Amino acid sequence: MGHLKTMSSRASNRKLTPSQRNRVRSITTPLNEWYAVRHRDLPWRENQDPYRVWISEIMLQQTQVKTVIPYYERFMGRFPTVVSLSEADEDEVLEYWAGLGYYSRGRNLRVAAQQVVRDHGGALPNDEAGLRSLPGIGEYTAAAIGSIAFDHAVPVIDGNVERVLARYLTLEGDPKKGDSNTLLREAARIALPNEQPGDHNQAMMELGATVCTPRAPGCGDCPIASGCRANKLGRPEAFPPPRQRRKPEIQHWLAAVIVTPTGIVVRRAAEDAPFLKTQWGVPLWPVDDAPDPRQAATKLRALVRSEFDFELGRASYQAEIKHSITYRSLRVHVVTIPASTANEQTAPRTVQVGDAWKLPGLHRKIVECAARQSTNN
DNA sequence: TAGACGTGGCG
DNA sequence: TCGCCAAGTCT
Repeated sequence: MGHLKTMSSRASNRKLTPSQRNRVRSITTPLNEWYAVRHRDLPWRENQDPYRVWISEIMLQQTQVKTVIPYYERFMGRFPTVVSLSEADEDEVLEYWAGLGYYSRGRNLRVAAQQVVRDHGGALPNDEAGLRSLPGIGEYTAAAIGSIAFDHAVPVIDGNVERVLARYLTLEGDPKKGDSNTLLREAARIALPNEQPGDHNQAMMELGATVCTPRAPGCGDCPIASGCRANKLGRPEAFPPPRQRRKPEIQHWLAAVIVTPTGIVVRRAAEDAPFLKTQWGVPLWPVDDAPDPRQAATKLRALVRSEFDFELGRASYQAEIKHSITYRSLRVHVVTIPASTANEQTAPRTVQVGDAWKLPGLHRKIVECAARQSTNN
């Protein structure tokens, strides 16, 4: 009956053992006492207003707290209510999102606000199905809003929670899949108290973000280190296992900073552009290899002439900028070129250097690079 | 469902 | 400098 034993021991990996369950239960009290004292004062923690919680959770997707804070303050200043966001132009919402990345988050936020006004009387739905029906809200964000804003006793599982529990239980597999995922979910549910579930969920994430970090975790400062198996093994960094990543591809691009009397020319990227689709920015063209400065200037001049109706001045090479977008390692060769519009009817949209913050990070870097160079000249 | 999506912090 | 990874969602 060897195969039966194998089957049963494999099946048992899908449930926490009684002793594991006890260890997980012992997380709750010390963790929440730690959080009460050590939590960071963050702008979205001033109150439980569902709109504020929602905006913060969307911004925090794949984005660190330190990065989010200034964007959050600026965004809330301009769009303080669901209605104000629902009435905004997409371009303006994206201006306030520019630099944060993952721009579908900003587009979805506006559409969702319109849905909330139209279908829910302007108040975020306070049930999971209602929240998940909104674009941009998936399993994690619905649970985060539900627990933090509405006191629903549902656990959240984000990258932090995955790491904390994978270490605590020394889960060997990918926490997003298979048995490790099943065990993780059971553990997260068991650790969750019925009182103040939002604080508990934030405590789990806060611990992951500030103590149980991916590299160099601070086990000496961890309130649950005594029950943590990875700490006992002395190699907490080994959990969870590293993820498989697509190999970076180096790509060379030419960027045109076309300087007209009214500002720098920007245009909308095509819907089928390889990245930053439909986003405003300076014209970009792919090139096969790294050009030398003279080639870059000459080629760029020809490209600008082929697509715009300008009187062009002398093209001058500025610098190479490095910028990564997902798996693409971009090498962007920045060329400036003075221009005057030959035909007022076709006057393009322009931006001032001071407004470069309204552009995606890549284009902001390009404009600021050109401005810096020309100041030096 | 695995891959795409932006950017910055940090060791 | 460079590579890993982040309070995920969508298709």
